[in-house]
Amino acid sequence: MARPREFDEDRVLDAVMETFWRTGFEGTSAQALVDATCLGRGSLYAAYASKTGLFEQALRRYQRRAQDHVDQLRQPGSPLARLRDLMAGIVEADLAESDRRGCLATNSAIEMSGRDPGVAELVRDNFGILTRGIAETIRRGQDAGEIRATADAETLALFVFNAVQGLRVLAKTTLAQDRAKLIAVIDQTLAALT
Amino acid sequence: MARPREFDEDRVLDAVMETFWRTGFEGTSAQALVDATCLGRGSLYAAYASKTGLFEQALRRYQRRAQDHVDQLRQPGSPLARLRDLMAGIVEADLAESDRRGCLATNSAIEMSGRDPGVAELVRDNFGILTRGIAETIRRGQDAGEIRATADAETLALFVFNAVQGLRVLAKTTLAQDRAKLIAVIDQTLAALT
DNA sequence: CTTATTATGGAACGGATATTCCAAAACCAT
DNA sequence: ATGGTTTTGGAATATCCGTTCCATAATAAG
Repeated sequence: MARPREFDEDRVLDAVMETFWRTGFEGTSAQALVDATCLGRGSLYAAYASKTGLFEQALRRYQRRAQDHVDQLRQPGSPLARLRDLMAGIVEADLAESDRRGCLATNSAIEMSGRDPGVAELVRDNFGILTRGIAETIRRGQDAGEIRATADAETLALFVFNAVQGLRVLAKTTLAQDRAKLIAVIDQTLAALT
Repeated sequence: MARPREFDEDRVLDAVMETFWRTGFEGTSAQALVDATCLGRGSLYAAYASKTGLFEQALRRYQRRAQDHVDQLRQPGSPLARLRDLMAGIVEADLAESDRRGCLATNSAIEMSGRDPGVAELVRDNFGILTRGIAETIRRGQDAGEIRATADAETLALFVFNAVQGLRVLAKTTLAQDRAKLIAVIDQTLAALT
């Protein structure tokens, strides 16, 4: 090791992640990544090999967001209320963004996972993190008698996670004024757990 | 009108639709469209003005698929069974495709609707067609006493449609061997209607 | 048949694409 | 300080992008 990196790897990957998040993989050019990171092309390619490598690293970094959601679920209070806060927060955030970037994992599932197995696996990991977090919360709710035990927590968790992914899609085309319709979907989903 | 088109417009738009469906908007090149349609570049651009115009026409043509789903829902039999057949058929088809192309409207919602209002509206139209069909089916189920009337049909329809969109996302990364997990999501979704 | 109009398909366009290369600079270990 | 090694950033490369252009062919109307 004869010379250390001058750039902050976290800062660079954050910039890369933001760019892919906003404009997708195919919609993002190498030039856009250079502009976003303020690095030279050479540095970028020496460190990450290719646009695909850059994308996978950025997606890996995105897992942190899934973990943040799990942490949010673990906060004190009723499990059902935690699930509601999570889902409502996601809808709120998705509708607030002017560019409707949504969720990078969802976007990657749609755009990339059919053609890049590596991306598909990263997306599966990401989905797994949140789904396991939801299952844990549901188990808590079942223990407290707040959520029915007529189905196991894993099954119910995938049902809830599936609804979250649906909301991510619907939020892309739902007008902010129709926010209430998405909230109603959340209500129906959570009511199905009791 | 001094010379008629030599090509079959439906056949050309089908080829264009297939191509965008498989590889997305950004992932599809003008060359790929030329190859798929067997038309010259000039003819293609004279008829459809631009890649965006081509995409919008293809997406318009895709509405027919949504209508097919509605027709499927209208076939005789129990409303709940019709909903199950529709959802199970979608999961089956999505998992069977080796390239995991999924649903063109869903894909377009994710990739395009944030940046192209015209596409967003077409996607909204597409979503509306199926959601209204589902609402109609749910109303039938409510009349037959098969589906609860504690929420209006439109609310329940959006809840079901939301689950369908979730399945479309999950199917992108779900291994064929885990098909049962998606079927369980369908079960939970339909059970919530009773 | 002639004329006006349109379709056709491929060549041509400028600019963008992902990636590679390289000389110069910066650092660490000796 | 010196030698060895790595980073750096920008120039260079060949290819591909979406789009336009145009000579030719084909038709419809007169």
